[in-house]
Amino acid sequence: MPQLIEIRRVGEFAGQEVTVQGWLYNLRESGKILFPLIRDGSGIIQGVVAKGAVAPDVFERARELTQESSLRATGKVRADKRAPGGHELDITSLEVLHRVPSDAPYPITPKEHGVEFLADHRHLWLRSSRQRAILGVRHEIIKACRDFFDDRGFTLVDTPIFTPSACEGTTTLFEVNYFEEKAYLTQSGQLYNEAAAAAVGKTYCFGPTFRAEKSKTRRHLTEFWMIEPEVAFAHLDDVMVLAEELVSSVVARALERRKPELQLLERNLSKLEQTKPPFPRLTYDEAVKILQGKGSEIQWGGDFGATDETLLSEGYDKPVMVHRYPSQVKAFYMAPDAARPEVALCVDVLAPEGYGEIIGGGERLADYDLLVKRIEENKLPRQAFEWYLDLRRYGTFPHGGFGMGIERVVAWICGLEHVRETIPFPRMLYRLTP
RNA sequence: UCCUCGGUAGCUCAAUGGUAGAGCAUCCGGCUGUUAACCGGAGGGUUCCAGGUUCGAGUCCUGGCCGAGGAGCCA
Repeated sequence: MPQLIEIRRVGEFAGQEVTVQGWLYNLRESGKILFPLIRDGSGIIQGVVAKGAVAPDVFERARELTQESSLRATGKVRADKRAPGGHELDITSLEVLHRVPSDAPYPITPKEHGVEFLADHRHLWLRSSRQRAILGVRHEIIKACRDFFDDRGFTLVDTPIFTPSACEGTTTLFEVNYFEEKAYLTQSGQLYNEAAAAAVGKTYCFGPTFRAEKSKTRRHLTEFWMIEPEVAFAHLDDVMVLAEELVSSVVARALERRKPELQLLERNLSKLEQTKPPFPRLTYDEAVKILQGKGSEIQWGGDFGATDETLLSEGYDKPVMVHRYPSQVKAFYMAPDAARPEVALCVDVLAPEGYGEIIGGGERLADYDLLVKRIEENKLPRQAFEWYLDLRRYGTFPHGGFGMGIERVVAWICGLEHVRETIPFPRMLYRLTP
């Protein structure tokens, strides 16, 4: 058998005989010449099977190919500008590994489909070129995040998925039966990150997080992935610089290495190219004034709604950072601003083009007495937080960090309408399958 | 949970209260350079479910189920 190659590398084998294996993407037929499009996950190539040029059985097998049948094809690679991809394969032999029966054909055709149908067939939908492109960008974004922190001396410290109590108390959690004891699926690695920061200085965790909110919007999943850095001795300004550098670095990497995928997704690249530090910084107070000037109902003390976030970000061509929200709308562990105790040293990063909040974080409350007070004010079970209070009993230290939601970042960078396409198997309100 | 919209062939959709339709997919035929190929033909229906109004309901009414978009909340 000639050399088995990945389709993405066919350009290196022009003039040579090679074997590829994959699935039939589509078959175009014109009389006695067939054009099977073969994909193998790495790329796609148009095959050519001409009657008279191949053995009759090869032609017949090719003619009977059905969409997504698995196959192995051998032939000579030839550069041809008529072919999608620039090269095509003059097939000389063809082995059908599994022919999809024509009375039960592949359900996803090259035509349009509705979102429910596609979601029900997510396991097959992933094979489409668009979904493959998104998977590629997602992979690159995750790799870029890891590289960013690894290159800066951060240590990855994994935080648990099962947790004994709420990290933030307010949000709804998924409850699980943990050997007759109540446990919850984590909604953030944040508190454990703080423990890890005291051990390794700079840490991050990256894993799935769970929110049992009955949110039904294009920005919400019940299971999503979050990357959360935490830095010992960092203050709010350090956190903001880290956030804008991370976001810029990730966007630059996607543009550098995944341009073909972004072009396939018809992403407007010029908008992404603006994403470079420094990002505009607005205090919450300034943001409220801007919003009121644009007709929002927002009052000082309230949190922003989705339309508020869009209104705010539309004034900029790069992400905008809003800092110092009122403490009352933020989590109990946020440090207050010493100059204005009613606001928290926190920051949200809002992506452009209406993609909303992609990062939330800030400086943590390092003072033992105040933290105890906050836990009581929020009616959190004190006992569950004793270990967390230990971090303030034994060498408390200023520190801060943030969480970045991977799916929202992927949606923004890919220019997608909905986060459901950013994760291989989305978990949403009313969708648990496949 | 609330608001709005939707559910008709495998898929995407059309059908003034009066015979259930098209494109794609599948099958058959034609075409040696197709690009979501094209051309001709065939098969394919519990109109989401249960009631109701009517001579007659895919269409109108009531209830339910399922889905989508948004709100609140959040990354």
